[in-house]
Amino acid sequence: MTKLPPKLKPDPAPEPGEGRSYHHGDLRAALLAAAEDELAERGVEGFSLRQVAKRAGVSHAAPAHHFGDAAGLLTALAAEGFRQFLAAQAAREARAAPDPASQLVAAGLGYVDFAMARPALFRLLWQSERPDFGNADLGQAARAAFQHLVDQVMAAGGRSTADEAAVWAMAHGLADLLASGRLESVGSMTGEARDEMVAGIIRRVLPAV
Amino acid sequence: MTKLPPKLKPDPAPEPGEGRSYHHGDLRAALLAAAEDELAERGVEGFSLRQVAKRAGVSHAAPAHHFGDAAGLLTALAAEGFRQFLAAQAAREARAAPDPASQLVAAGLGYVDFAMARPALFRLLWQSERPDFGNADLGQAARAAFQHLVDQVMAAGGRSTADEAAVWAMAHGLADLLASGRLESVGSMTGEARDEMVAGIIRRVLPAV
DNA sequence: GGAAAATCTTGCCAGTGACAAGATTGGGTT
DNA sequence: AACCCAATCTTGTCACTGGCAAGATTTTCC
Repeated sequence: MTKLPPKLKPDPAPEPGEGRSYHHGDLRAALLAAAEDELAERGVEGFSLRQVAKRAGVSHAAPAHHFGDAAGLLTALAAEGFRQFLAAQAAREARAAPDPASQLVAAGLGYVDFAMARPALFRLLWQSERPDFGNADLGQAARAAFQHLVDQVMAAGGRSTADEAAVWAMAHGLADLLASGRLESVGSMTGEARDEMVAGIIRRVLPAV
Repeated sequence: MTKLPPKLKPDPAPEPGEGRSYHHGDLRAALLAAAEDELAERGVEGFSLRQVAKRAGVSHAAPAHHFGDAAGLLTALAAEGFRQFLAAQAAREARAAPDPASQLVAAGLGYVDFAMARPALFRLLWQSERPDFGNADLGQAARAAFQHLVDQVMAAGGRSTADEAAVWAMAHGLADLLASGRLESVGSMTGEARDEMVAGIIRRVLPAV
């Protein structure tokens, strides 16, 4: 399993009433990090803007200046998340054989990697309606992220809409079931074994070249 | 596309302060129906218990007696939803050829049918953490629903965990991407064309017998 | 007919998101 | 160096939400 960037920021140590001055310095990044932690602990549906502010050690209204409202924060977090989602695919590809089929399987493995390593963020990206997907930055990051997999299908000899849909749906279905912990027969595997299982399943739907 | 049971109840006409007496008569069912409507209009994340009560024409505390709390209502709704989800698969199977492969494809089509016909409910079943999946009734209904597809895989000649996972992930991935409106190339198709596309994709991962 | 249980309402409290107004700070201008 | 202004953050408030408690109304059961 590829090592993924663990956090947006390496925990700036909140320390409630500590030596921090009136101005935070980098509150925007601190809030994004706190938001992801909150997401991991309470889930998307238990997400609370005030709780994020408390975790970052600022007042409940502080986030508004940087993100407008809760949707704004989640939109920014989701955009960053999609970029890291894409990076997870790229990380797998870098370590895979250069032929198109191997690259496609690697992208799929990265897709699943991300879902299992950061399930809360994955759920924000794919299962939430709170981020504003009409936002330009988020929309671009999202399209780039899943378009990449589709592009790989064509590079690997795909010719039809069905080829694209099959590979994407397979990777996404595996990732989604694994992130939500329902596909126990695969989710309980570790390391190489799981990689082989996932790769083998993805290879089933590779376009015949 | 198979016709699905449209509602839990055929809209009992809320009528706020109407001729209804102190006791409602069948408030439990009315609340479940109102909850699904709310879900469809506001999404799982915008779901409000008080809004459901208002829609059903009762006070904000009335649901508590029947469902305990919001999670209780969503748990009951999800259990009912899984049963109808299973029914959607059965409906497709009833109209398909009797050979195991055709039955398996039909189950997958039913899986997708449900996701597209009632996306809000589908999201409650698969993308929400608010229902109590530890609840006995819900757990049983959920297991029965997706175990059915897995059973079909074995009946169609599947032999391994990989066979099961592949078919389930494919059906689920298609359903999830279609329910959330991201797989536009397939989602924009109608009737027969979409059925053929979905069936063709599912057939790709059928276990080789 | 009367007590007990079930059903529904009103009232309340803590937590939440959004907004407004004020306090504090840093940067830029002269 | 003095000053102003914009950015940043805080406090206070309002409407809404979920959950609990207490009371009102109706049905059921003996």
